[in-house]
Amino acid sequence: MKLTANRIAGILREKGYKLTPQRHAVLRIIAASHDRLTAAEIHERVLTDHPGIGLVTVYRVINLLADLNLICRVGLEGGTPRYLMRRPTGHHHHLICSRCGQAVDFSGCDLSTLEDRLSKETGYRIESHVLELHGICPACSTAPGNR
Amino acid sequence: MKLTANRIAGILREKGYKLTPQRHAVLRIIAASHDRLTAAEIHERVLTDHPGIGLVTVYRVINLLADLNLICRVGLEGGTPRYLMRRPTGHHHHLICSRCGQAVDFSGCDLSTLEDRLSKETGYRIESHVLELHGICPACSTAPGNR
DNA sequence: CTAGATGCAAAAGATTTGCAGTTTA
DNA sequence: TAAACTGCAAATCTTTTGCATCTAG
Repeated sequence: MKLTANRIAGILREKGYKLTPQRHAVLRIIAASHDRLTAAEIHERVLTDHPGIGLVTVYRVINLLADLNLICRVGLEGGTPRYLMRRPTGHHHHLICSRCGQAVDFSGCDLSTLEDRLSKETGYRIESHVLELHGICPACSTAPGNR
Repeated sequence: MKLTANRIAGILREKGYKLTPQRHAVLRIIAASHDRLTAAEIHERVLTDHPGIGLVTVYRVINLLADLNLICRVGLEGGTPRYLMRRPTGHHHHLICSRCGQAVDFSGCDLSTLEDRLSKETGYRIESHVLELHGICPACSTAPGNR
């Protein structure tokens, strides 16, 4: 099941959050991009069709959506976090193009063998993992030299 | 091959960097901890046996060491980065205790099956991955309720 | 009508930079 | 001695908070 801006709007309403034009605008921007955006980038884009919105509001919307697990925080390599619409509802990870930033979701990361082995070796009770793959997407592969 | 504070000191010297008492002090702190430390924590600890060292210097030493790949930046979950002595020299990842922060290094993350599958499915040329496991270490498992 | 949202300004952190003085090799 | 390093203060950047005002339900 895919999450769209409209579906998320419904979820917000259900949970008792107000559906303000600002929230809608931020949602639309995040939903429209398959690229990972920083808070500042989201703000910049939202400004074009919703002039006057404050960066503070963008932060508040992002935090709300992330808390509700409706968007994903990616870009683990460091620096400022980037956000992406959560498309599959369950456990998944991202495969990110190092050139253009496009992200693809995938599930079925089979780490159980690794986790079992490490559990035995170290005695740790493994509870979760952080995984992100990086590479070059087909488009960037065939069009060298861009970006 | 394990990296120790002294061995790193040698590497620095070889590369033409000066071995100042401040750098040595920072190295010793990072080497002594199996826990991941933030820049501020490193500074705090260094202060006890090297009063007067500036936080700025700690940042500069950390950045130098990270650039030379002698320490690892971990703690991908967000917030401020944390640092850890790089112990194995090759490709490896960390298994981190969510309670006490102790980290264990491991290598032999076999993601090639997953990477092959995704390569075929998406057309991406996969070049690298970010992986971190989280769980509870044996000590914290047997002593519940701490921290 | 009212709880919850927004926007502004200001605060709070974390990290970097400019510069003068100090130190290692 | 010279190049590199340190320490301070100040600058930057990102993110959060306080507060008065506004608005969706």
